[in-house]
Amino acid sequence: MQITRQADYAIRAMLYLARAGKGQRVATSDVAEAQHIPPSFLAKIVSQLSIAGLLHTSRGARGGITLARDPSQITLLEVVEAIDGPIRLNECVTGEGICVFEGTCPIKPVWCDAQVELVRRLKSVNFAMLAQGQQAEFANAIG
Amino acid sequence: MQITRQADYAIRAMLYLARAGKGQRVATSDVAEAQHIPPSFLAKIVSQLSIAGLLHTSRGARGGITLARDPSQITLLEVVEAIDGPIRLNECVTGEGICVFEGTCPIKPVWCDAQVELVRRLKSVNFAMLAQGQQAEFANAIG
DNA sequence: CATAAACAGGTCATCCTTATCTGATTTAGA
DNA sequence: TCTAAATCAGATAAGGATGACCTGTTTATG
Repeated sequence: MQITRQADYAIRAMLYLARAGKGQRVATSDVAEAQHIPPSFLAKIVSQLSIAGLLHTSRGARGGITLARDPSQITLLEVVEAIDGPIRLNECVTGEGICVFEGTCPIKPVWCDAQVELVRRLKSVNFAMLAQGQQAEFANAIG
Repeated sequence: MQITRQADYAIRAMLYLARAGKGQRVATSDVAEAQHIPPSFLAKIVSQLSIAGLLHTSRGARGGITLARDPSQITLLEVVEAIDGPIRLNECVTGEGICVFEGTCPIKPVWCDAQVELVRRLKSVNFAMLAQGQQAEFANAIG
């Protein structure tokens, strides 16, 4: 019930790029240093984010990585799912035919509902908001 | 980002007990068969639930397991956390001093808020509701 | 006493996560 | 053209989590 370290790294890397500005090339090693991410580990994460179409890479001298879209067009959900795969709170939520008790199970709706809400929240946050620190709508308290 | 199979099994076992009625002794093997849970695996889960104080066990012939409390007094959250441990969407949500960027990180509040909401939902569902199928308040749709 | 059942624990295979390393490939600039 | 910088791709490995099984041990009932 937790996102992976990789996904966390990916988010922080994307945030760093968003702050650098769209179209601004940044070396992966710079991102790694600034965000305290193991450099060789970040390389793999960058590769995945590139395949997912979330950032562009430029090889060669003075190369680097940059956001593929405007930060406001990239949501937290996209980054998380690009690394960890689709969010699902329980196996049965994936679709039909997974659980034997499909249809009569009173628990599945609870998971489905909670998942929809979670996804909705992550989708509502984009990297322009994060880069500017405009997440004031979210409370900071943990009960 | 998913509860473990163990937690899912635990929930289904508790649901079965809730349906049987409080104080009604049920053999673990019966639960396993009815809920399609590997018997020897369920034994371990039952042990954890017992330690957590969620159910009582009786050894010997005609022994079995039964809910420790009234189903209405046992929440979905309790069962999940008894097996999987406390819910936390990201490592940093646990407390202070985990993340280097504590305080300036714009992402942490998002996780905290989403987690509070998730916990609140799981806490709002008890096993009396589940046993009677009274989860109509929850939508069944997945977006 | 014999039986049924929970209990404790150890073992095992498999996968996931995290992380590192290496070599190949590409490209900008001197 | 040559070199340095940087990504790309794949192999590797440690460690832990997960799911599952199996074997005794204890205990209450008949």
